[in-house]
Amino acid sequence: MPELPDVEIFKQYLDATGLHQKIEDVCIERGQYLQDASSNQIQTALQGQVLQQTHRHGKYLFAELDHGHWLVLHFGMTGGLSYYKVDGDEPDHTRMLIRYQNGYHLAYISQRKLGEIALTADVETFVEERELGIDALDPKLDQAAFVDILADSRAMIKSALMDQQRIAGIGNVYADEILYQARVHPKTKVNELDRDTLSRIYQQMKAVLQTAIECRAEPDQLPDTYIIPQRHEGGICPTCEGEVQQLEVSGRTTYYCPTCQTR
DNA sequence: ACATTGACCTGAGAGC
DNA sequence: TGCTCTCAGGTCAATG
Repeated sequence: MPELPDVEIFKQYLDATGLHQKIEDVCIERGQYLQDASSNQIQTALQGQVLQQTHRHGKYLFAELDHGHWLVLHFGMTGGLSYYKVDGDEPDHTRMLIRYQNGYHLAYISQRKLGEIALTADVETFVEERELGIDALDPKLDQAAFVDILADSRAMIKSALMDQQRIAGIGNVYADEILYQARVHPKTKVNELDRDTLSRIYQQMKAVLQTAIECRAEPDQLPDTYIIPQRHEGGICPTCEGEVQQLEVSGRTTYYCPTCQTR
């Protein structure tokens, strides 16, 4: 679930709930999603602090602490945040629990532990270290920059869109939607795309991600011209009403319409 | 440079 | 009800 639009919603959620109040203590389950940081380090870094502001880059969410360092959250394939009051109401698969002085709690949930909790002194440095590309919704990513990033790639367009080192934020589901809206077959090689088609993909990338955020990243709120709600056996293409097909692109299940999305 | 595969880790849902 | 199997929207490393 957590691709760019989902993480943007988590950011908005955190902005509306867990900022500007003192953290009393933090409880972290051990696990390798901690990567290089230890749970003690994170506990120490958070205790007594106030989350000041948030930032999102691709699928990563950052929250700035008083001392200027940032808490980094990534949600892997499953996960989210939950802010609640009553002790003991923590959701299943809570891996980190922040307890605020006002009695509320913020839970970081990651069922499969494929997410990541980390600390960084600086967002830019973190982004560089991870070699993340520009955020898909960054205004600086205009059409020329987009074409430039994809230029001379021989990869399949879907793989290229999902490559976080080129552009950060697009995952399996939204890559399918973008290509569906742009009417491009997911296996088309990037260097076989003409300028018009690339332009269409660019426009749809921006439009799909914006729209998904406006719909709060909830599949059932998406426009009925979208293929996302149809990604299942027997799904129907909203355009031609043919049956949606499944294939595999770089190991990921891909849904597309063979009639509307030709090479 | 790119595709493919498997590993990471866990649990929901399907099928029996 | 309970067991087993398959699958999942992410990322990384090894291999061809």
